[in-house]
Amino acid sequence: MLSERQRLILNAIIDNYIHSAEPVGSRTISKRNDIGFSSATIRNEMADLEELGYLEQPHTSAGRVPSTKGYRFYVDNLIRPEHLSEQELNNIRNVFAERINHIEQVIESTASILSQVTNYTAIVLGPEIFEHRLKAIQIVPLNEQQAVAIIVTHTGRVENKLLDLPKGIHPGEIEKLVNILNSKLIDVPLWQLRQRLYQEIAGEMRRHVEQYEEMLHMLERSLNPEEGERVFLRGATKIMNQPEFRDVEKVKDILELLEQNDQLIRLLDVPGEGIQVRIGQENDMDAMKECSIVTTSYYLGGKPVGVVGILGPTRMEYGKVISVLDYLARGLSQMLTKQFE
Amino acid sequence: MLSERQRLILNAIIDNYIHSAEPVGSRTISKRNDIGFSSATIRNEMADLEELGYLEQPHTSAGRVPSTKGYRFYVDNLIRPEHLSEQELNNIRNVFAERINHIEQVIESTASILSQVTNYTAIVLGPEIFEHRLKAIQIVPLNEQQAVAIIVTHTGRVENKLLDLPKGIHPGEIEKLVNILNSKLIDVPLWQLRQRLYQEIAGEMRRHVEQYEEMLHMLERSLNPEEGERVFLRGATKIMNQPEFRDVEKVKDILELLEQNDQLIRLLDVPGEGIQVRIGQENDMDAMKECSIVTTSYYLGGKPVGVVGILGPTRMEYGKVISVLDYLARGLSQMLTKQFE
DNA sequence: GTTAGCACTCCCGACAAACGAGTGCTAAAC
DNA sequence: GTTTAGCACTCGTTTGTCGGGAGTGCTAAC
Repeated sequence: MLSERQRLILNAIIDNYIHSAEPVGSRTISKRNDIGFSSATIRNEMADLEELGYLEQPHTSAGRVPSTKGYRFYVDNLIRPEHLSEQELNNIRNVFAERINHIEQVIESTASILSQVTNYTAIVLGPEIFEHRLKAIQIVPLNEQQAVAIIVTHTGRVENKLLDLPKGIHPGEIEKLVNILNSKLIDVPLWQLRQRLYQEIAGEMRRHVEQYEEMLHMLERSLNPEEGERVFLRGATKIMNQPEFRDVEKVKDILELLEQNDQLIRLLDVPGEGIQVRIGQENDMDAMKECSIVTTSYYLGGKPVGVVGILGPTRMEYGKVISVLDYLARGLSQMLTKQFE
Repeated sequence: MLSERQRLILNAIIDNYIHSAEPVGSRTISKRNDIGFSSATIRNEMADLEELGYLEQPHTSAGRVPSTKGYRFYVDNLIRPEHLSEQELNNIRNVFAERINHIEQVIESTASILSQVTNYTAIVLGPEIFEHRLKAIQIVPLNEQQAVAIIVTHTGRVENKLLDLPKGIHPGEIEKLVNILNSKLIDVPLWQLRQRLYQEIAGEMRRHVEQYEEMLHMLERSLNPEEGERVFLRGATKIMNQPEFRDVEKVKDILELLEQNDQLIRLLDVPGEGIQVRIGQENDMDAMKECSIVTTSYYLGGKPVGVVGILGPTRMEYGKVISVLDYLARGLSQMLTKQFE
C-alpha cells in the first residue's frame, strides 16, 4: 500500500512525464509548488517507488519514467476526470445537433471530433445491427440473371446484396415472394431472419411460389448476418506527433495494424461496462506495447450497440480522454435512443 | 537532343538508382555489362547530363541522382513496359473471377491487389454513378416523421437517404408518389433526375398527391447528386518501406494528406487518356514533391467511370507499375462492361 | 574520342573529451 | 526518526578531431 506522500509524488511524476515526455528528475518534482520536500527526500521516495515497480529508470543517471504498473495505479486511483472547456463541449454537442442523412454520418463525425479534441487516434465501431428490426424488404431485378435484395431496418439503415436469380424465373414469382416476406418478417430482429425463413416462410413459399427451392437457397445467402462491421478510423497519423514515435519503424507497425479492419475490431473488443483502459503491455498485440487504448460502449435503448475508443501513447492524457469519451458516448447513446426508440 | 550513348547512360543510371536508392557513381555504371566505356568517359557524359538538367548531385563528391526532368525523359522515352510474372497475372485475374455481392467489393479488391503486387500505395476512385440509370426507387416510412428513400441503379448499386416527412402525411400518398416516380423515371440517368422531377413529375404530382409542395421539396433534397465519391486507399503505409522516407516528418505530411478524401480525389484528378504519370515536383501539392503518381481510368461501356492510381516515391519502378495498372484497368473495364451493359 | 592517373572534395564513422542532468549515500540538522 | 545539504559518481549527449573511402574533375597520354 502506498503512503499518502508516495501517491502525491507518483501523481506528480506521471503528470509531469505526460506533458514533458522526458524522464522526470527529483529536482523537478521538489520545485513544484504542491510538493514541499527537498529533492533528496523525493529521491528516496523515488527509489522506493521504483523498487515497488511503479517507476522505471531508463539508465542510472536519468530521471524516472512511469511503468505500466505505475500508469495503472494512476488511472485507477489518482486521476480525477478533467472538465472540458466550453469550446470543446460545444464542438461535441454540434455533432449531435447536425442534420443527419445516415447514421453512419453521425458515427463518422463522432470519430472525427474525438480525434480532433483529444489529438489522438479515434476508432469507432459502427452500430451493431443484429438487434435492429426489419422494416421492409425488397428485391429489384436488374436483368434475367441478377437482382438486388434490399433490407431496411427500423433505424433507417439500408443493407443490400447482389443475388443470382434462378434460371427462367417469372417476375411475378419474385413479387409474390417479397409479399410473403414482408407480411411475415416485419419487426423481426435481423439475427432471427434466417431462422424464421425456415420456420415460417419455407412452408408458405412451397404453397405459392414456383421454383421455391432455388429461391429459398438464394434468400438464405442474402440474409447472411452482415459480414464485416463498419469501423471508422480518424486521425491515425496523430500518433506521429508524439516524441516517442519519431521512429519510422515503430510508427509503421502501428499504422499497419490500423490499416486492417479486423485488427481494429479486435482492438476495441474489450469486455466490461463503462470506461475501459488498457495500458501499454496490457495489450496483447506487439505493436501496441507502447500504446494505451481507452474505450467505452454506446447504447441504443439500453443495449450496447457499438464502441468508441481512443488510441494514444502510454503517456496519454488519461484524465482528459476519459472525460471526452464519457461525455461523447453518453451524448451518442442519447441521440440514437431518442431518434430510434 | 540526347545522343544514343547519353540515353543509354541515363537509362542505366536511373535503373540503378531505382533499385539501390543510392547516388550512382561512374564506376558502377562502367562496370555494367551493357556499357562498354570506362568510368572516365561516363564521368564526362554525366557532367553533360547534369548540365542539361537530367541529373543532380547531392554534393560534390557524391554520385548522381535523377532529376524530375531526368525521370520524365526516362518515362517518356526510355522504359519499355515490363512483363508480369505468371503469378502476378494470376493474382490479378483472380480478383475478377471472384463472386461479387457489390461493385464496391471489386473496387476494393482491385485496390488491395494493386498495392500488394506493386508494393506501393493504391488509390481507386469508385465508379462514378451519374451515368448509371435508375432501376427502381422506393420510399420506406420508418415512423411518422421519417422515411428512407432508396434508389437502385441498373448496375445494382443502392443509394439511400434519410428523409423528413411532411407533417401528417398519409402513407397512401407516399405510395402514390412512388408509383409516379417509378413509372416516369425508370432508365433515366441519375444526373437527369432532378431536372425530370420538375419537367415531368411536378405536374403529375399536383394532380394526384396531397401536400405536393412539401413532398416535392423533400424529394429534391434526396435526389441530390450523391455527394462524396467513394475512394479506396490501400497500403498507405507501404511508403515507409522506402529508404528515402525513413523520416517521420516527411511520412507524416504524406499520410496526413492521404487521410483526407478530398485530397485523394484531387490527387487522381488528372486530365488525359490512358496511363498518366506525374513525377515529383510536377505535383502541385507540397507533400507530394518527392512522390510520383501513376493513374489511368477504367471504363463502363466506353465511358470512363473511375480512376485507379499508384502512389510511390519518385524513385518508382515505373515500368512495372505501368504494366500492372494498364493490365488491371483493362480487366476491370472489361468486367464491368460485361456485367452491366 | 577515349582512358589512365591524380589531386581534390566531402561525407561518414570512430574515438575522445567535456558537459551536465541526475543519482545514491553519508552525515549533519531538525 | 525524518529531512536535507553536500558530494562523489554514473552515464548519455554533445562537440570536435581525424582518417578512410567513394566519387569527382581535370590533364595528359594513347
